[in-house]
Amino acid sequence: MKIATFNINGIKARIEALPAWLAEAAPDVVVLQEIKSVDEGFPREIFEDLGYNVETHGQKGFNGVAILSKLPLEDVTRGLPGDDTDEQARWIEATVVGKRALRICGLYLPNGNPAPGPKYDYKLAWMQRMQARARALLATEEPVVMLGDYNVIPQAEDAAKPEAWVTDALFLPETRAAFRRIMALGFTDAVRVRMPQAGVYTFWDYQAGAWERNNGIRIDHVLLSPQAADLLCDVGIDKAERGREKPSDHVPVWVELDS
DNA sequence: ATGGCTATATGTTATAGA
Repeated sequence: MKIATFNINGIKARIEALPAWLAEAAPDVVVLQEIKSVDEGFPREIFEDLGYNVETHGQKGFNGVAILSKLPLEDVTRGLPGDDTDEQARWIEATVVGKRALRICGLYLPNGNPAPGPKYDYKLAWMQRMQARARALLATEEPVVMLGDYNVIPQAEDAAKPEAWVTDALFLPETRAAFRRIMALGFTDAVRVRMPQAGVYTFWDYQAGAWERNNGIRIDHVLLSPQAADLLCDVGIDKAERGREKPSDHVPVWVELDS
């Protein structure tokens, strides 16, 4: 089963590029971030016509996540537990049953800039809630895949110019420590284990010729629970998408699981 | 690069992203 994550930076803006990538890459499941749309505004028919079941968790203007799946999506839940006052649409879960039942978590972790400040406080609090949710999911001992835009540069080799990020919410020591705490629960960073070399990126800014200069960062991650890591066959980053017509600033990242 | 671009809605300007 091929499972992908793609921060599309606006469904309206990616109405041509996303179906084109789906037809070519043919993921069985894809989690989307930054759909920037309310549920009623999401063009679900386009994806249903391509053979996908569609579940969205949107909001007006920004954020918003979704899951598309060729297999039925079961037990869908929306929102990250732990704060009933949180109105930002950044988390969606569903179970997909192939050879095995997989719990899929699609996430859009807060950016957190500027740091310090209330947005950074929100990011760290969100990561703490995510850690609690991750721990609960691990306790099920079922295969769990948590994938999406983490807005975390885990290590210096995950940035072309790490020195440019030292005061940024994506790379601050406190951010990376919070990410390590989640990893330390027992997750595997699928891209890290299969593509351990430096210079593997998933995002290139629209500004300052970042793509042309390969000034990228790796912030879109696929974390696997131990039971999911045992199923890992392959990983990939569809880097060519960044060079196409009207691209997102992120590219798709995928794993192939024997599931 | 102290924000150089892109996207959306709040819409000829502001907010957010990373």
